Amino acid sequence: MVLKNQVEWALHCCSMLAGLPQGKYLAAKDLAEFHGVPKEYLGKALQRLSAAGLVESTLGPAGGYRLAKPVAAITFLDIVEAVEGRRVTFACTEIRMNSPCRVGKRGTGKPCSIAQAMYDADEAWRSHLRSLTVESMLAGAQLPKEQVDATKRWVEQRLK
Amino acid sequence: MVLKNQVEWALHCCSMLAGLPQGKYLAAKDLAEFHGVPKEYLGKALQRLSAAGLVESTLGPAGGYRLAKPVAAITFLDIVEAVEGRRVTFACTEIRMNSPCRVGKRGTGKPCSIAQAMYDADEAWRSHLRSLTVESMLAGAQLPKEQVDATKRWVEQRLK
DNA sequence: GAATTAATACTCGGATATACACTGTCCGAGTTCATCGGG
DNA sequence: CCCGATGAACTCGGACAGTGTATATCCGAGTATTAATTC
Repeated sequence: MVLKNQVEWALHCCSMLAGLPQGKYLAAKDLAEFHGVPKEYLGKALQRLSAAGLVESTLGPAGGYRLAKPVAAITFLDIVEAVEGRRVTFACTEIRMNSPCRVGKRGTGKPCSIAQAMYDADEAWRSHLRSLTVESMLAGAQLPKEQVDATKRWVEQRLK
Repeated sequence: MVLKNQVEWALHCCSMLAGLPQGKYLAAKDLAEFHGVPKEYLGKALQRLSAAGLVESTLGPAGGYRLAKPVAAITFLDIVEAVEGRRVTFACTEIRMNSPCRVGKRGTGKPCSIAQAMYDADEAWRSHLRSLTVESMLAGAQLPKEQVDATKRWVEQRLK
């Protein structure tokens, strides 16, 4: 039960896109190079972000990605769900129904207390992720000024 | 990012073992039959519960499993971690270190703000699971009396 | 009838097989921009 | 100098391979109970 690597990549990419000058795009190739991850596989994650409406892309030589919403409007949960999917972390297979002692043939429609507990825990996890945004992500990052400036220069060379 | 089926099985099995008369054992074979799951694979889950000290077993013809602690002392988290493992749901691969703009060659030792956020969310999930016990599981189960009695009879026939 | 031995039933652990998801790569189609050539 | 044609760079989507995990099964070793045997 571990999230895919793409989730980590997507979060870091959103952090990077948040630092772009207004309206500019950064290519997937550059995002991949900067983070040292395979370009084409990172592309899959970016495509999912795009499908979820968190990021927008442009084709062509000056193409690339940029955030589609203000940084305060994109939550961690948005990004995680876009990449990882929306399936609940607990899959109830209703083994109650296999019991030789069950009374009816059909379920009650309500989840059993075990499934409900797991769903609640899942919701606690999602709720925490929902409370964090890309904005808070930037606020929490405490990098040395030297590195921030170097990154800014690196990005500016590749902006389209 | 979905928990294994064994987690669901293990939770239901603990619920069942909690209803046993004091000191009695119920065989894995019976637990598997009752829940309609493969006996040998369920055995793996029970072995993990046993290794975690949540359940104890006896060999031989009268062998089987029973809870090793009072129902109030076994949490959902205990069971989930016993079966699923203790790995955190977010695996940080430190892609910060791949950046061409990083200042030092070695990490700071502290997780970045993104990893920290994911760890906090993971802890929120675990914290919720930690607050629930087998005792609360039984209290929350609202089965028809008819089924409870039928199950009790079914179990008594197989007790050793 | 009591003690010892053999048989049985069960747990436990290891080895193995299969299905599926994750990871990663490759290629073609379509789109946009830059460049080049003709008027 | 302007306009259209050509080429280049990029995104997007699908197809495919390798790896690891989840799922499931099988078998042998060890142990406790039960049955059988012996005295």
